[in-house]
Amino acid sequence: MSNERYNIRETEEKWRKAWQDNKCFEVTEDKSKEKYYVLAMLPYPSGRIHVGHVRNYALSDVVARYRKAQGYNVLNPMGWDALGLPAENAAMERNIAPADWTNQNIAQMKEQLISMGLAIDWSREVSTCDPSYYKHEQKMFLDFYEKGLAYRKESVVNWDPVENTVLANEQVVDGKGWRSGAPVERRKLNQWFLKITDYADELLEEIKKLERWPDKVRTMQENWISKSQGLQFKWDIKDSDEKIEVYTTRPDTLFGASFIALAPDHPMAQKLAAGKDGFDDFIRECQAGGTSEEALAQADKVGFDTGFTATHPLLPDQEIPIYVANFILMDYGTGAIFGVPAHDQRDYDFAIKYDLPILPVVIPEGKNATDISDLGEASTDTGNMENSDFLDGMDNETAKAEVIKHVEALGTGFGTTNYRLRDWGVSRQRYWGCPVPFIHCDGCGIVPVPEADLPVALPMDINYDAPGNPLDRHPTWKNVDCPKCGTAARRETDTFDTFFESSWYFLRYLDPHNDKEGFAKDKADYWMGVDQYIGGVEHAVLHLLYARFFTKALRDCGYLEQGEPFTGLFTQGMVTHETYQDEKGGWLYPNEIQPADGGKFVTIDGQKPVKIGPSIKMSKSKRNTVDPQDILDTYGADAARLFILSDSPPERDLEWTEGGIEGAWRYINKLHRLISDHKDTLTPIGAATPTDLEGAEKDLRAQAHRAIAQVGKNIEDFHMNKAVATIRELSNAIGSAKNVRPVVLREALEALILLINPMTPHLAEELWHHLGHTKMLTETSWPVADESLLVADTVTIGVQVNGKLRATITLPANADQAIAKDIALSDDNVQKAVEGKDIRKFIFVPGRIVNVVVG
RNA sequence: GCGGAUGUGGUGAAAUGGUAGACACGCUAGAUUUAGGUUCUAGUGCCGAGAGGCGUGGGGGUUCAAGUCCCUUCAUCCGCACCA
Repeated sequence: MSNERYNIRETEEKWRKAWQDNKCFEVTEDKSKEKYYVLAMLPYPSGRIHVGHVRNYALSDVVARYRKAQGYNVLNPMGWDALGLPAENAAMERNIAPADWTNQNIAQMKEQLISMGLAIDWSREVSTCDPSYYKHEQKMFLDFYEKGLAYRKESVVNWDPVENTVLANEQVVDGKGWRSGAPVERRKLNQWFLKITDYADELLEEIKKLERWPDKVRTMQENWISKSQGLQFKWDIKDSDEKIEVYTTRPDTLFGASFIALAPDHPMAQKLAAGKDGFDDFIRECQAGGTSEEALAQADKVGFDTGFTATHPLLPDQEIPIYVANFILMDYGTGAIFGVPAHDQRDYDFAIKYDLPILPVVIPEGKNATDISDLGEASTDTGNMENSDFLDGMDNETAKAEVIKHVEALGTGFGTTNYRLRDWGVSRQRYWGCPVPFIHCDGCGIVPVPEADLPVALPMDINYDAPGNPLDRHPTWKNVDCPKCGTAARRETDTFDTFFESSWYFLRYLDPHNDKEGFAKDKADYWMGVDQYIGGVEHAVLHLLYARFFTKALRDCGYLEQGEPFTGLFTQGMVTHETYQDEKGGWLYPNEIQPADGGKFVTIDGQKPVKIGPSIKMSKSKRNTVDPQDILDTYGADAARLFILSDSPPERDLEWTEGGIEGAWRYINKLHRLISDHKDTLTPIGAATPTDLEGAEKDLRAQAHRAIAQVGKNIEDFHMNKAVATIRELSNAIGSAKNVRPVVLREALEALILLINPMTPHLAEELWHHLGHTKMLTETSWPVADESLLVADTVTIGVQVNGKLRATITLPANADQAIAKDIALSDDNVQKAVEGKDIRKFIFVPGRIVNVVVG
């Protein structure tokens, strides 16, 4: 047994240097090779990497190294999502400039990422806070403006009172700011918008074709866009010249309408009800109450009767009352509906409360109108029309089309499509963001900054003495002459939502040093789309939807051909850890506790009892975090990577345990010993393995080739935990192999090293070197399994009697049913089970099972 | 409420309808070395002395055969949520 120790730190350092010195991962466009673009979601430079980063980048690195070994031209870049609010908070708390804070963090985190040994082309590093980066997105925004995809309008916005800025709809969660958690207020402001709704249909259609995306994410985006088809039309108000426009997806139920309802903030509500008794109180009531979506959904349906009535468009004699109702949303459809109590639960509740008629018009097969009336709730089933004039007898789908046809003929409405998706509001009243490249001139209005004047760079001399946007109160930055008329004008002081930067960074990686344009078209056409994108599922609708839209918008502005940025997407699970609390319920860090007698834990400081809680997502507030740097320093990058890849399937949550990382560390050392034990006795490189192997030699060689076939498949399926298990099986087999000649051992050991290389690249390079190779693994091809070795000549299968396992037998691989029957029935245990009974059926599935059915 | 996912040993997990628990963590016993960690060997789903029986959240079904397919039910997690 060798005593040679594996010096992890030195060895890992050595190989990282070798990769860097040889520029192993720097790539250029090479049309002779098939390209493969691996992309990990770029980190926000918060200060230090966390375990989630390690998981993300370990996964992308396995893919990158595997694809490179397979001969692809692999691009695996990295950058920094460097603009955003935390830098400003740090500036306020610690009196440090946002730029300085950010750049320090980047330097530190880059060092940490490098220490993970990632196969990254660092020459393409991008930082989004660099004016040389955001210069190009200012140009893109001007192009969008030119094309009508960017516009400015006054609108009611979601205002986060803590962050003092506007939030997009996607950034409001349960009525609260997604970061601050503060209840969102409604304010009217002039805002910049991007016309993502122009792409609603394409975004919806094309997500269906993204087969290498998780279904979950596709469903979430579909629901977010949420397309519906219906009829938009006007109702006349009796004794008034005004009309009310409504939207419905159920035009078939028009003859069942028994009221009209307006959203409380509908302009017509004011017109019809202003000054009426109790109206102001009613509106106030609507605005009060819970703000969360759930609270709203469960709130009672209440309404205010305006006293006006509307004339049924298809029944001139019929009039129905007009209410203002709390459950109508102003920002969906037209902010007004006609209520059909028999076929909509909300309308039903409302009708019960205000004693309005409930008239069934759609009668499901096998039922009659009375059944529906007696239901006690709304019926949403399909069926045939009744009580509906000329529609009677039609099925309700046909009736939908008929009603639309009729209304269109009357000229009071039209069939239309509606989306839940709203335009993307991109204005933020913050300093540390990309300035919106526009100028406000009293004479000329909104004027784009001329391209030659880009970038509009952020001023560095700012202060945080007062609340609000430092750009707004900067003494000079704002003041600029109008590019059109030359008179004094003011810069736009809003900056972009930081999702703007992350919507195109994957394109900047393709041409990061291009000063003239964001990226050259031919480079984008070569590399796009991203073959494998990897990141957290929390971006399912925000970033991933914006980036898809942005790419399409750029395509339509002529920037590139590709309209979908990410061909393949993998979303990883979270990293969790146990939680620890002291006697008083205070949270403790994992490194503040130690084991004590009886399997209990106590605090290191004071030996007080510790309560162990469930493993939940790592968070600073619960203190259940581990610093990956400690892990990297103690166990090395390979052990950290190996553990994180081997423990759980990557899409599932990963429970971080001390024991787990130690196990990985021991395995690294074990592999090193395994090679050390053999390296001096092996045959030279390249010696051909004899083909007439028998027994243990044959078995070992077969296992190595099965592992080759298996691991590649596992990696492609993102089953990294299974890939590691297969590798460990192979190393166990090599470790316990007896009577195997060096030439056979070498082949197995080399396979082992090649297979584990994507997971533990430092160790693999070292071991490869130990075996005498001088060419690095970064330049070595992925092994190819010999198909002829994958088939064994004997198989061991189970023998069941009436479905219960009674024995296992070994058969020649090509055994037929007769032979199998012979061998199976001669087994003692099988005989015992079969004895004295008739064999009714004998089932033999070659290579799988024997089942003897007796009775 | 709607949509989706998950449920298997003490733990993380494997299993094209065909020997359930691969590979690990942990644990038990022994050996070696050591101050200890380490390393090696054997064992380890549950019940049972054993033969054997029982086992994939619960209940039902299809099948020669079900963790896997179908129906039903429960639990947990995630997303969306008065979208007309």
